[in-house]
Amino acid sequence: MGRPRAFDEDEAVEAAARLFAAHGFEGTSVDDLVSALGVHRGSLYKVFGSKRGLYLAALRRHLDRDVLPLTRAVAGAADLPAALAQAAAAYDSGPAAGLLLLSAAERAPLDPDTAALVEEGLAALEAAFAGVLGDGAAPPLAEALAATVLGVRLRGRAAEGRPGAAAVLALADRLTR
Amino acid sequence: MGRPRAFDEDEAVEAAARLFAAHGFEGTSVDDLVSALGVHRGSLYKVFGSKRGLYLAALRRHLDRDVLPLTRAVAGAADLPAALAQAAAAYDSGPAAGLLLLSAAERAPLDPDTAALVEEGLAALEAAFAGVLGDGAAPPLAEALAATVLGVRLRGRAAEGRPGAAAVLALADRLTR
DNA sequence: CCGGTTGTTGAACGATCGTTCTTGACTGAC
DNA sequence: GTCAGTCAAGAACGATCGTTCAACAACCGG
Repeated sequence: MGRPRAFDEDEAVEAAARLFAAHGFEGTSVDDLVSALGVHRGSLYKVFGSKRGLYLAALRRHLDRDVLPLTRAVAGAADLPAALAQAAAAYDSGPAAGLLLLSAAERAPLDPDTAALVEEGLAALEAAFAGVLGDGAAPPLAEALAATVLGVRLRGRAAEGRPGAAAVLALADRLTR
Repeated sequence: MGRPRAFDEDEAVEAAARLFAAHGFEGTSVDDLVSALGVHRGSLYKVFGSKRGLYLAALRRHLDRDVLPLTRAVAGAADLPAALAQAAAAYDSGPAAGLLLLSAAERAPLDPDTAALVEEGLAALEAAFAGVLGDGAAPPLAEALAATVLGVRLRGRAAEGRPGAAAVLALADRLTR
């Protein structure tokens, strides 16, 4: 019963994720969200409760649609170079891990709920590398490889258009020797 | 001539850098800055022109006092493991590269002046690793190593208190084999 | 001691912030 | 056809945003 919803919730969250990834949590106003999403303010607050609630929903979606699939691709790789190549391939196409990066740097230190989601994404990426490395490798090495993938992506964010795949592949090449 | 300044400009910039590193550019208000710096609004605008001007001064100082010394320590290392150990040592003490990280993620994509400063810091770190690697190594490898250092630091920001040195040292160990 | 210059002070500006409220439109069940 | 329940729409809230201005205070060379 009741009046049916006039907007697609998933589309709205996706658009919100794009805005948050581009301008950060503090840098994105509710007015910006209302304009870009085409959803009325009242409806946003009805569904998500607050700007922060929408942000957490956007980050959740980013993890499910962008980050976790990447970790599955890494985990499914035959060996370490292939795993790094998988991570590199996700770079120069798509949102990669933009919102995850910005969330880790901007919001995670201040918001426990954001920190938990960020932790989930980062832990999944590290676990994927740990699986590829095998049981014999030290866990911190998987940590370092995940950090490399994120760091290269961060570099690409700062210097627009910079390709990051080459760096990751160079490390892969070096590790095979 | 004229009335002498009642505050230490360098101290003020340092305090501003701490605030910006903790809450980001958008997350730090001018009121926050006025309270923490103990400098009146009018004086801030007289000296720095705008909130953005103060932010750029803070980032400039962060590069000179925190980031570039780190790159010199890396560049002065005898071999690659020693260089990574130098970078790791800078982690669990001091501001490391907190403001640089947040600037790269939050402001650099939107502000060319910020992007130039971030680029300077990242390029210096990469150059330091390239120097340690020697002329024979591929430049992208130095890029990957710098990215690892930054990525580990980002991880430590998201999960408070997480030690990052172990991961970097594990990579150093792996690269020597 | 007196202009000229620079820094400090407190108040105030219009704009925008996140959030809430009221009124009306649309639905399925009775 | 009516009623309870959900959503849309627009206006408006107090608070805070970054920025500016006019008046006062402290220093300099003459």
